[in-house]
Amino acid sequence: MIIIDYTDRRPIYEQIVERFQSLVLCGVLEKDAPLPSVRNLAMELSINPNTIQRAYTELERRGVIYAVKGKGNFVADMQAARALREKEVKEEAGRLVHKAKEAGMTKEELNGLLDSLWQDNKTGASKQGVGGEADD
Amino acid sequence: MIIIDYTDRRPIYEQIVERFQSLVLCGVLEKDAPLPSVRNLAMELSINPNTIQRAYTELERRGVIYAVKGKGNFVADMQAARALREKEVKEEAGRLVHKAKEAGMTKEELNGLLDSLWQDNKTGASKQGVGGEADD
DNA sequence: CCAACTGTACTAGTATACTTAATACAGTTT
DNA sequence: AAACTGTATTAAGTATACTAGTACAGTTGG
Repeated sequence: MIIIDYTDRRPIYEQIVERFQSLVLCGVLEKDAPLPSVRNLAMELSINPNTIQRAYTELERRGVIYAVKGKGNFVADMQAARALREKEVKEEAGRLVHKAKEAGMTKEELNGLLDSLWQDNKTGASKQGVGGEADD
Repeated sequence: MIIIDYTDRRPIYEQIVERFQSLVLCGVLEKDAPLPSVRNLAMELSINPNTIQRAYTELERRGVIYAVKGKGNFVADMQAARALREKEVKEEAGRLVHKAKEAGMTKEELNGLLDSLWQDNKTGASKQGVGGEADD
């Protein structure tokens, strides 16, 4: 369910946050579904429980999950996660437009690019992974 | 010409790289124009020359500038920088489409968002008249 | 030639963020 | 009470960004 990409420059806890947020948005994890316990997931991923805890704390801060002491962490209402994603989309879109202009692209070219990407990229697909494995 | 944002989480050298790349793309810095010397810019920004050197090395790797030992660093052909930007745009657009779908947005909503951002976000990169798109 | 400028390379130290580790405490369930 | 759950704290290891100092190499102009 959760895969850590060690070639990713982003910290582990951030990858976990992103991944769970995606799983909630895709509907894989439904409302009130329990997340793996901090210690369990840490063992499964062979990382420290503190790192998981940090990710869960951030997810709770974002409203994607809620925690109940003694019971576990559970998926919150999807709307919170969806709203966050929409905010992220707006921020990223701003940067994208800026860069596209610097690259000398026209509005039509950008629209065309987005259009073709919209076809390729299937929403619920497991293509979420950053893809590409690298070894060292 | 160069401003460091210490509230930015990205490292200084990366900001410098991004800034110079933008200046080249915007046409502010023309081909073969000299960049500030490593020591000069370091003094001006009150940071270490090594940090500037690191930024310049990265810019050279990207093909945005070229270095001549004993003389200085100079702006390379804009095409290289522009091609790189276009590649970046494609990568970012891919991530954007994915997130937009997760946020439950439709293709039309994303197009509309990009469209409105295109108006707001002015960039001096319009060297040759790409203009002509219909706006009202 | 030589001083003063340029880029380049290298080592060492510091600061911060990420991660691990161990421990302790609090609440739930059986 | 035992075995789970979340939560908090402190310490230590590691990687990266940055600073600092030094040294070397090439260019330029007096």
